[in-house]
Amino acid sequence: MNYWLMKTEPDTFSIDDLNNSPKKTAPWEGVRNYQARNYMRDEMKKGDLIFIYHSSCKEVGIAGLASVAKTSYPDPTQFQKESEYYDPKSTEDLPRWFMVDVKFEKKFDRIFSLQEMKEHPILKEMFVAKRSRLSVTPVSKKEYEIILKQL
DNA sequence: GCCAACGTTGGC
DNA sequence: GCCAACGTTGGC
Repeated sequence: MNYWLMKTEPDTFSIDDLNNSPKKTAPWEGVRNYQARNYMRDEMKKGDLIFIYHSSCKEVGIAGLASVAKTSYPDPTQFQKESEYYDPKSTEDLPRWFMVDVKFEKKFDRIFSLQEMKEHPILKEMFVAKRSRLSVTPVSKKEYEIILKQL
């Protein structure tokens, strides 16, 4: 099993929104970055655990845990002209963007902040701390366990 | 709202 | 296929 971290802006879609979704599950639509897409399309397996990270907000950091409910399939919003995620260069025959379905697992009692990550000797090496612009990043088992222990 | 970092585009 | 210009992300 693999571990991941996915970013979301809580004003748009928060860990609470995921919890309140039908069957506590939601499609992770709108990722338009190739590296992030590749992780979702090629490497995410059903049951993989995902840290849900809140960005561009008051309390930046990891807010909860989710899991992969459904492995990758084409993101339908790329074909919808009215969607902000519409991509005119993508076709149904050759979809460019893929996504997974994500299921709520738990909300943490507190936010594990980006600052805490940066101050930790091991966690400061995490993708999210260093490569701040990638919205889907792999997390090692060790990193996962360190974070859980501190919550 | 600023601005650094960095991913993408497109001309050559 | 290089790289400058441009656009977006995201912490602060």
